[in-house]
Amino acid sequence: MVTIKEIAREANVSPTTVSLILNNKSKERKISADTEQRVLQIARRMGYLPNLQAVSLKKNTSRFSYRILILWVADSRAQTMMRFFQGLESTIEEEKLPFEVLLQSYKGGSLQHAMKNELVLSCHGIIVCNAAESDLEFLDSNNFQRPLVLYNRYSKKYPGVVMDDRSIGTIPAEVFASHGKKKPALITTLPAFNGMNIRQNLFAYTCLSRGMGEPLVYYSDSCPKGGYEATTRLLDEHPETDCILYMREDLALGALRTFGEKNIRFPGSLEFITIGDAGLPISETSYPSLSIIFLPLEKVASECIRLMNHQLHDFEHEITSCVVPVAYIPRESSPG
Amino acid sequence: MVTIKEIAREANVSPTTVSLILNNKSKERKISADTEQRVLQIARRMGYLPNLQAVSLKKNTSRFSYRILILWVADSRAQTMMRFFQGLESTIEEEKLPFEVLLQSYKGGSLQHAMKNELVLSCHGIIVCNAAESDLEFLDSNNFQRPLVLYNRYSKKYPGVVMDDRSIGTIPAEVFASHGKKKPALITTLPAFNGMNIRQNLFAYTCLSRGMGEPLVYYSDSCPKGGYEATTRLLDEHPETDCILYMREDLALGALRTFGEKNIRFPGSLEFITIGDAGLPISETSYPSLSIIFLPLEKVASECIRLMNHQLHDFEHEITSCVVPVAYIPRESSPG
DNA sequence: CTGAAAGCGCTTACAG
DNA sequence: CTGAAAGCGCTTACAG
Repeated sequence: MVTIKEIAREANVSPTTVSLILNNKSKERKISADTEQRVLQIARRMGYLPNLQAVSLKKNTSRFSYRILILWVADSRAQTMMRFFQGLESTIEEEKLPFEVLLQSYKGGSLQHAMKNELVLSCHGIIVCNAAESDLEFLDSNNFQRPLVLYNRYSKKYPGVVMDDRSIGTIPAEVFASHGKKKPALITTLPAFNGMNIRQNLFAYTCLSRGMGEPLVYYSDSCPKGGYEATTRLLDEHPETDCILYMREDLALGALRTFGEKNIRFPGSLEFITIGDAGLPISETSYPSLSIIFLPLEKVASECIRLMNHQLHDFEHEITSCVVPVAYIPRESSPG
Repeated sequence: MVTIKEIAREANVSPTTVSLILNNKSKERKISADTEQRVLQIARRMGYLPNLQAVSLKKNTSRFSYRILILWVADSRAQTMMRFFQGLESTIEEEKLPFEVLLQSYKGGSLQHAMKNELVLSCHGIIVCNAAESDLEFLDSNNFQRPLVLYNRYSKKYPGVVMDDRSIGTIPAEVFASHGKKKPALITTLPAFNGMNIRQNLFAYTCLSRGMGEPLVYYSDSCPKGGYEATTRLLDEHPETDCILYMREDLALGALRTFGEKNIRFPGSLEFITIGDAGLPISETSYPSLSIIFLPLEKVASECIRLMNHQLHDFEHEITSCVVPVAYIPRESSPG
């Protein structure tokens, strides 16, 4: 990498002059047009790029900017991640926090490959999103020199922000029970983290304790097509099913195809609710519109940033997980 | 901000010792456990945070990391932005480019507020996404000290990567014409950038030149609900409409509600195509599935990064816009 | 076990 | 119109 000094030598001027020219101060400092052009050309020819570390060290700027690294799973649902980022950004802006956000995706289960020491040490803090169980083990068994916050995961070692998984499982069962439903089903993907098990177990438990049957469980790929296929299978094999919980919003959207093909209308004898993990705008306008358990991702992001801020400034803090409450939004797929 | 020097003074040791301790080298350098604990405590109490600029300047690391600032409109569709980021990331990884990506959102039309001089100068390069016309004027009338690439916008001053707006407008009209359609309609939002006008004009032009009527144009809000309402209005006022082009994917998804309510089935006499700006997975499984003009956002991102790389290294480059071709993907909403 | 000193690449107040 | 020099906060080879 070429430096100002090298350009100076090449141009037979002092580093001062080069710096001035490169910073557009030729006029104000009355550098001759001749010198200016010569230096500019040489800089161009040599491929000069400023060393921003040195610049900001000297200018004493960016001392007020903490780099926060966000590690997120590469195939996370777009809407989910976007809401999370926007939650981060708006909190940073509202509270005038001196944070800058650096993005790095990782393959689920391969967090350790993404968390190179060099990268970690180049940041003031780290937020890990959607860690798989094996990623959590990696985090638990290593010490990083930086504060770390977990998004939507529990850990004894690191603070984290989680959503209320118990309510997420309980509420739909309560709603179905209050509507007199008896034959519940659950359409889900393979559990990617422990919270999903909690949700699933609490749903089953509440169904039983409210006098409904044990929910049928159908597994699906993580995409709308998976939801479509699983729902078609479910209704072919168990047409008596009268209520369905979808563990992900895209599965429920995919299921609309099944209902269209089978000419199932809403309101009708069947109803369903989905965990609104993505918060997709289409869920409000789909036909039928989707009743969702609303997951407040922006709020979660906001808490992540706040936890990070505490960790950066208050070394006496305790390691606690912050639980964010969820909300039920009834719509046409489960009216009333 | 507290520095190593201040800690050293407070602890009555040298900066060297503090640095060693703070970098976990106490053992290897045989610092006494006593000193170590004392320094650590003082650092904690004083709230020490490393100045990463200074660290990496000294270590001569990160000289190989160019900071690229991505400015994106805060309310961009999530799926769109996410595909763009993933395109960036995968290209950076594949080509082993030494880039790190910094995100900053801005309100459409208020780019100048986001592009603070300090922020701009703290980065090696800038990619501006989804600029409004007024944002483009701002860019054209200012000089930045850094290379700048436009995503999906034309400019004489800056290189950019755009999609083939002419084809985007032409293809749907050609498809409709080849299916013998005669009464076209267009459902769109207010044009946010000039490319939208090109698409719209070419669609109208091609409809006419292929012997169809002039398309009816209905304006809609930028959300599924808007698409639903506009489509309902269109079909109420002009039930003879036999083909519709949607300018955005979410408008078409919202329209599915209209078709459901009006019991319009596909295939049937009506057909529609949507510009697949988001590339939503649900569009493949919706009922009917959506015929889309596929916009290759990953490819666009990849070209943006490549243009940036050229600008950073080759100062003799010309300012050119790179045009990325689009593809038509027929599905159930416009079969054949 | 600990410290003085050099130096990373840059900017800028000061001097001429 | 131009340059010598100090110094931003840190790390590390060297010396003791």
